Amino acid sequence: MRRRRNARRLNSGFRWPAFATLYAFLLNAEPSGCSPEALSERYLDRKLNAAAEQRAEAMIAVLGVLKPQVYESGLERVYEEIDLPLAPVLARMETTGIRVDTQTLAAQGLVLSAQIEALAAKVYEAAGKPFNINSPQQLGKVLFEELGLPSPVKAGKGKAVSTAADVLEALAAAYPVAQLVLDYRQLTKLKGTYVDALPGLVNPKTGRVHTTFNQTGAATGRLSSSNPNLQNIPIRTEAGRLIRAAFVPEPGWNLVVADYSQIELRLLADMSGDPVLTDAFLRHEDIHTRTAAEVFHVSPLMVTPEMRRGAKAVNFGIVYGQTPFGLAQQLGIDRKEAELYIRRYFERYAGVRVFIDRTIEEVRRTGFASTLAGRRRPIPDMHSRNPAARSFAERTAINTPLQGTAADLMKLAMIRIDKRLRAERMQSRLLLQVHDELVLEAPPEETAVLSEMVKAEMEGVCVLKVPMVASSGVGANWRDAK
DNA sequence: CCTTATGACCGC
DNA sequence: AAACGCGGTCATAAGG
Repeated sequence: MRRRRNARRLNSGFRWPAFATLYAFLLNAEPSGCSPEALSERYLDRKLNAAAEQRAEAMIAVLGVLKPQVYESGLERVYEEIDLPLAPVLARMETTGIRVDTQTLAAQGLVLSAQIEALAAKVYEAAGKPFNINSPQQLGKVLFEELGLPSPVKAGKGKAVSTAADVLEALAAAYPVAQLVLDYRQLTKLKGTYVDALPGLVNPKTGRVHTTFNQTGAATGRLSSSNPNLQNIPIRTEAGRLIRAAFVPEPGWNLVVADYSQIELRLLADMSGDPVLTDAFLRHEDIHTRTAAEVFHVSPLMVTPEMRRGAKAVNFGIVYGQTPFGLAQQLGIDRKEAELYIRRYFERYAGVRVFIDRTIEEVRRTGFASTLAGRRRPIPDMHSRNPAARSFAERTAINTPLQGTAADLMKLAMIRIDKRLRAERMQSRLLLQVHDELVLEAPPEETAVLSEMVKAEMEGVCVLKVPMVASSGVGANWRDAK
């Protein structure tokens, strides 16, 4: 169900994905299957009409079906200790909102407009005529038919030739127009999605932007954020970071940010019990450097930036269920080389290999991937006769316990932090959650103690075989709070 | 006119 | 057979 919220109305304390939805999501973490409409059809075998009282009545009936299942599955503690108490925390965060400096955005908009115009003019010059650069269809024609750039290998099958970033990046060195298009796309994305859109979402009563956090929006148990999505504010490029600088605290206050370090790889160490990975985290080593040293058989001191980059891609890839093809594409190396990296990784981290095999076997047997807390996501395609679908299911089976457990731990930390803020009568407030990061605002006299408290609560959220590590920072805006 | 699909790109 | 997990938003293009 998608309901556009009125951007001018403050989010109310009542959260629509209410009790039946939370129960359904615990048992079956499928975002599309947890709407009142889907629940009514599945558990009551009847369609839902628009009448509010009928919807409520139906959800009460669904509750009667699901509650015993939650108890039988041993999930009542997850419900009572995580999902239910999180709901009011999220409601408070939405109601509080975050302040956005629209003056800064307006100034950036003018600069961006000029840069975009200049880039477009150069693209038209290269093309010999103006056209709509935003239309992949028109752009593909211009680049690959009229200008005769070499089509990517995967072209064919009737569809339009892809003008995706990886394709254009491969052409950029030889054909400057490709780089121009990439730059044009980056800047128009920033302007359209953030610089132009955000000021319109500022609530005039509060002067702040109020997102909606969806508690049942991601199949792994992560939160999602919409209208606006404040979980994808740019950070990776300099132009993008200017937008992050427009997120500011209450005047005279500070922004406090805290983020987990390598939480998914730490969970991998804990779940697999791999001795080398565990050792690296117990010694507080740089995990990518350690992996490079293991994979390339050199001392950590001899690891070059290039080797570390490769090891970092392998570490990320493991969490995503990587293939040699994907790693090769990511690093710009050939598949044989990528296969070698992966083989060496599993030679050194043999416990991770065992964990992956054991996890796939268990998910195949039970049909569900589970988090440490017990949240279950159905993975039906483990037995599919379609090899692509089956491979996809197996990658999901590996990733879900890691990503989902990280989400559970962050939720628990948020509940505890919110509880302490209120118990200790602090003025500081939680504002945003970005999966492994929290953003808060604090008056000057509370800033230092809040920063330490948040870091401590995040690190102490549970005791695993390896330490949980979080870092916190303070700043006058989101970009500079590090 | 509104809705939906697609391709692209932003984040973790 | 596709090729690395999870999301949301924007612009275009096509359908009802």
